[in-house]
Amino acid sequence: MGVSCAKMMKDKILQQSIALFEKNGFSETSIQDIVNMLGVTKGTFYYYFTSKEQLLMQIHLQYIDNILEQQRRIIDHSDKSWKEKLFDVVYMLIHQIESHGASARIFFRELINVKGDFLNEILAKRDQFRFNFQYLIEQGIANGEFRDDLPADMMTFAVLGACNWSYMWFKPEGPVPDNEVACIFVEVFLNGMKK
Amino acid sequence: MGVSCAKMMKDKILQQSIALFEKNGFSETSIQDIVNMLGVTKGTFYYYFTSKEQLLMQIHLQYIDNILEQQRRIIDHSDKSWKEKLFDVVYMLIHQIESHGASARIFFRELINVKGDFLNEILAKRDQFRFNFQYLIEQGIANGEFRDDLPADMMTFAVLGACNWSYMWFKPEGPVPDNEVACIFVEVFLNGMKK
Amino acid sequence: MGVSCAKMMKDKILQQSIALFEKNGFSETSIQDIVNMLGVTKGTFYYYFTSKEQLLMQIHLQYIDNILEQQRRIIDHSDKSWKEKLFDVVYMLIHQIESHGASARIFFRELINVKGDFLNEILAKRDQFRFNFQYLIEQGIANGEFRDDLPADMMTFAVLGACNWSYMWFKPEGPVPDNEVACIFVEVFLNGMKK
Amino acid sequence: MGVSCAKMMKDKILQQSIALFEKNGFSETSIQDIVNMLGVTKGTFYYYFTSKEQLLMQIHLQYIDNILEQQRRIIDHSDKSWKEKLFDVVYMLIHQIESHGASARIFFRELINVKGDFLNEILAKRDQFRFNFQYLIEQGIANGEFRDDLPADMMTFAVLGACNWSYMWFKPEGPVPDNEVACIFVEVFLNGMKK
DNA sequence: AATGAATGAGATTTCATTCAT
DNA sequence: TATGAATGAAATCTCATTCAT
Repeated sequence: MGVSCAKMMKDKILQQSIALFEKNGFSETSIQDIVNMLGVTKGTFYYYFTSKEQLLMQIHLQYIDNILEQQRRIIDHSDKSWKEKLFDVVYMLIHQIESHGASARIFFRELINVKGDFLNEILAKRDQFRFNFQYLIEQGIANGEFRDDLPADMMTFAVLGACNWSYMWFKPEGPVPDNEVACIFVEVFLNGMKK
Repeated sequence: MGVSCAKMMKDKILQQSIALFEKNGFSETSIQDIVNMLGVTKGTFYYYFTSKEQLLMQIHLQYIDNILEQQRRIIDHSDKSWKEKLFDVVYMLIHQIESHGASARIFFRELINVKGDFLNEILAKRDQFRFNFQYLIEQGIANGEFRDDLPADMMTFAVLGACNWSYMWFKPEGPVPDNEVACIFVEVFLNGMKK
Repeated sequence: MGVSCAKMMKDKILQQSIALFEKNGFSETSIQDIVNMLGVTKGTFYYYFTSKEQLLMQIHLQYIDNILEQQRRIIDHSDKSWKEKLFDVVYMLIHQIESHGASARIFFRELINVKGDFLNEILAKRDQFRFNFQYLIEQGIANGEFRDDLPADMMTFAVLGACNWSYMWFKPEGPVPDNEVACIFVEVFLNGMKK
Repeated sequence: MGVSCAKMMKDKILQQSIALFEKNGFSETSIQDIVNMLGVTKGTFYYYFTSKEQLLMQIHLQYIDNILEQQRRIIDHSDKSWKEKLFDVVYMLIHQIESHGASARIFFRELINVKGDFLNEILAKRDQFRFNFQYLIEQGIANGEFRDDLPADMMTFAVLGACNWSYMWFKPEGPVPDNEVACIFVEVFLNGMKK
């Protein structure tokens, strides 16, 4: 068995937890539910995780760290315009929901169940993501690509809100693929819906 | 005592529940927590509500029925343009979050805890709200007020997402009041952020 | 059923717990064990007590408060000599073991399971009991009834140790009754075993 | 590695267990706690000990066998008076608490956690120790060194109780060293506290 | 209209122990 | 000689709910 086996079980628990948390909610999912699905015992769960909360924390961290890193790479890209970077971030967010929908829905829904220091860490990173987004828009304004008569923080809330909310309705098997959604959204954000 | 007293107690329970559900989450709030705050006993709770779920359902229903009704009135208004109606709905949504923030946050966060037939009823009404919104946009397109080169459902998701998401950040005591947020949002959605 | 019934159940739980804690030890006794004996459910236990620890605490407090109070009365008695008071306290301690043996054995054995603030409160009272005892001996010394060439604290430890230790062997159904034990002990401690 | 290393590990486990059992109590100490402190795994524990109970048993046995052996040597000493032997046993008991305090406190506190045949073996030896002590006193009585108007068993309980109880308060770093405590105790036991 | 007592099912977590390697 | 993975039983505690009064 060895190392790969250890990683395998821990990972299986993580995946199963994500699936169940998404389907039934964090609070409604018991450790028993999780281990039953895997045919192991509760002891096994606690061999790999110190608590149910820590597991949730890990899911949150994985998600936010991932999109933060991608966002950083996009913003730091030297050859692109700020409009192009806006598109890249929007697409990245929606693509994340298409490729990691279950984690996404946990990330957007189950924040309330993260407590204490864990919560502060997550909140700080979520804020960081928003600040980076706002920085992108501010740069576009300074650059003359975006309008300068609207507050950057409100524009940020509008765009981010539209993207994040898609965790509620976007389905990979739906009629419109992620990149098309991103195109339409960015078209609306940049040029508006008015004829 | 009589009828008015009964209504008062039922209402006090409802208000207290909303406050606690918002603060700690539905699953994390026990009936004991609620009645403790009011200085009554659990029996009293069950005299007025048949279950914890039914109470949550009531909160959801109250919220969705309210905004559905307001939406209907706005759309049915004969003298306004579709752009004006768009603004009115956006403003109504954000104003609802400013005036009923706790209920709003429960409405947007705790859908997962609504089960069975209750869930279907709520989902149907949420869909109805979205369809009405999409109808508004489709009318604006037909009317020539909105672009006809983008799918109405996607535009709906974008605008609704931005509005709904504000439950996550909008604070009545914040620097930007609800009507101003609505103005900025509508400006972005109608005319875009591009210079 | 009313008030008397409430008191009855709480008291039944307390008595049953004392019996089981004595027999099997605090840590080895589960809430399940306790309620099984009474034919009720765990919920009932937690209706009356907030935790297993709090219950243990209550047993400790009851014991120490009781003997502290009796000690106070004996020491404050105006018409008796310090030698007589010494006897009275010794007898009181042994009599307590004879009449409340189970509580006594929990009190002397299970201190390790009292934690946090509870522990500090209990320790303070146990110290108080010892200090009062030492005061009694110091008064007897000052008064010329006891020797002044031995430290009062060590004499206190000796007498108290002999008394307390009897929780290990004294049995009400044994051959020597509590008052006789007290007489012999005091005779040894006052006049010694030397011929 | 080899044999000496094995002995070392077994001994390290024993010492660490004694330290933790004393500090937190037997039931409150887990095997995990013990092996964590040593940086090894639970398997290692079970290589050297068959169960947690057996380990406790070993601690008890070691203690009682040790004092039984010393007691035997003292009593069998031909050139000393019974009064001197009384002192030697008292001193030995208190010295044991000063030099092996942790084991002593486990020995006096955790008897309840010894079960079955183990318990019978320990109880038999504890009784043996008391009988030997009583024999010492009876010899002193027969010899005319001790009073013959008090029952030997009760005198035994008094003296042993005072000595054993010192596990509760004696500290090696305290103001009175073990031999001085023994002197004072024996002085009280022999000549009494009366002026 | 409201209470207080009780239930029963289930939640999280702990832990001594086993065993293949 | 020691490890790492896993078990399974049990422990403490929670909580929505019921019901006689």
